[in-house]
Amino acid sequence: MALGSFDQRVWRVVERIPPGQLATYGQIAELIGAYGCARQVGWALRRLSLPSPVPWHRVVNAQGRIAMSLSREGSDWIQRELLIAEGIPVDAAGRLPLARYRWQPAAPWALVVEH
DNA sequence: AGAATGACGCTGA
DNA sequence: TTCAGCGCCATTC
Repeated sequence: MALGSFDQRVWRVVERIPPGQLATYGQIAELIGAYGCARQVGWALRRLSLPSPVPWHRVVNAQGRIAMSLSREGSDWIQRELLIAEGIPVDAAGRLPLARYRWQPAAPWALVVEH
């Protein structure tokens, strides 16, 4: 489809997150005009085949923690490693200083427009 | 079709 | 601060 599937819209926005910065699932949902669909953003990222060019690891939950889940088969720990590699301190429980590395797109409205 | 299931988020205890 | 409960909604059973 012309506007792209939900998954593609999610990935497209996530690709805009600069290295070393963080966004939340709910934030991504809002940016693609799907307020309240944070869970679906999680589903979209889960469908990525790893490794992926999409910086999915820069998306965490609103509580500033990496979403740990058995169903992720270790990708949650990989996420922790990738973030640490980008200079973001993540403790053993997956908690990180979200407020300090929060991504704030200068022109959010431009993200949903096709180039 | 109906129920269960989350890579979520917010509120109140 | 941590935790349970609830609303949310596409996907999966």
